[in-house]
Amino acid sequence: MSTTEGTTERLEDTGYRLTAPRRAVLEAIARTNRPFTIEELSDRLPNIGRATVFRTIKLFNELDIVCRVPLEDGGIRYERSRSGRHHHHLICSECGSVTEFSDPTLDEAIEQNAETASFELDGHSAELYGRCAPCQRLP
Amino acid sequence: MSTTEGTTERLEDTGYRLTAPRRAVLEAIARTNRPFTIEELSDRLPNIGRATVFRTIKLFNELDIVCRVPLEDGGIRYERSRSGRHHHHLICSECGSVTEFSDPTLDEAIEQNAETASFELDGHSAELYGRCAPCQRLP
DNA sequence: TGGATGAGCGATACCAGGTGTCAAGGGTAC
DNA sequence: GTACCCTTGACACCTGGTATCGCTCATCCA
Repeated sequence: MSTTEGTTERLEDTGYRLTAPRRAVLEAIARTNRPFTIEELSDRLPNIGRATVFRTIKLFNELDIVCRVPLEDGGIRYERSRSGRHHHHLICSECGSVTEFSDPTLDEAIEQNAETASFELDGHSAELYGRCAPCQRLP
Repeated sequence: MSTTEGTTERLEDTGYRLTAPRRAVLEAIARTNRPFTIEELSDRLPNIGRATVFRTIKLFNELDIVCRVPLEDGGIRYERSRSGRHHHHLICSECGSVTEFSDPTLDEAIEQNAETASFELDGHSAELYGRCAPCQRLP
C-alpha cells in the first residue's frame, strides 16, 4: 500500500510532525477503498478526538494527501488522492464510487472562459455525476 | 424586473401553488442583485418561517428559478438564475460576485471525459474561483 | 540536564445550513 | 358543505465543521 509511503515524508518535509493520531488517520485512510465521511472515519478511530480527525483531514487536504469530493446532493466525502495533483472527479450516484481524471483540454476550456471574462483564475472545480460502468451493467 | 414574470407561470404550470409566502420569497429574490444565503433571505422575511424559506428555495432550485452556488471555502450561496438553463459560475473571492456563463466547448470536454471512462453522465458542475475584472483594478 | 517554547491533543461548546415532524390553515373539487 | 390535500409555521433535530481551553510532549537552547 503506497499511501503511507511518501506521505510521511511529505508531512515532515513541510514542517509538520508525524504524530500518533496523524499516523492512525493515515493508516485508516490507506485501509479504505471508498470515499468516506469524517464521521465514518471518526467512528473507526474511537481513541482519537473528533476535532483532531477534522483538523487532520483538513491538513491532509491542504497537502493533497486527501481530496474533498462534493456530492450532487450537497453532501461531502473525502477520498485519498491517488495522483497527488490537480484533477477532477467522476462520481457514481449508484454505488458512490469516485474516479479521478485529469484532462488538459478541459482545463484549457476553463482557462479560456476565465480569460474571455477578464477573470483572474485562482482555482476551479469540476465534478461529473452519473453512473459508473459496473453500475450500468446491473439491472 | 423579469424574475417574477414568467416564474409565476413556471410554478403554476408544474402544478405548484403560487402562495403568499412563495410570492414574498420571489419578490425578495427579485430585489437582490447579489448572491445570498438562506439566513439573509430569512432575515428579510421575518413573517415567513425559516423552514418555509428553505423549502421554497429548494423548490425554486429544482425549477431553475434560483441556482445554488458552492463557494471555494465550502460555503453555499444562492443566486437567481438569469438564463434559466444549464450554466457554470465565475465566483469572485474578493467581492463575492457570481457571473453565469455557458460554453459548449467546456460541456463537450466534460462529455468526452465521461465517454472515455464509459461513464453515463447525468449532470455536472464546474465553478471557477478567482478575481473579477473590477476587483483586479483595485489596489 | 533542565527549563522554555510551541505544536498538537481531546473534550466540549458552539455555529451554520438544512431536514423531519406535526398540527393547523386554506384552496379546490365534487 | 365537506372531504381532500398542498402548504405553512413552529420546533426539534441532524450533519459537517470551527473555536476555545487547558494539557501533554517533543524539541531547542543555555
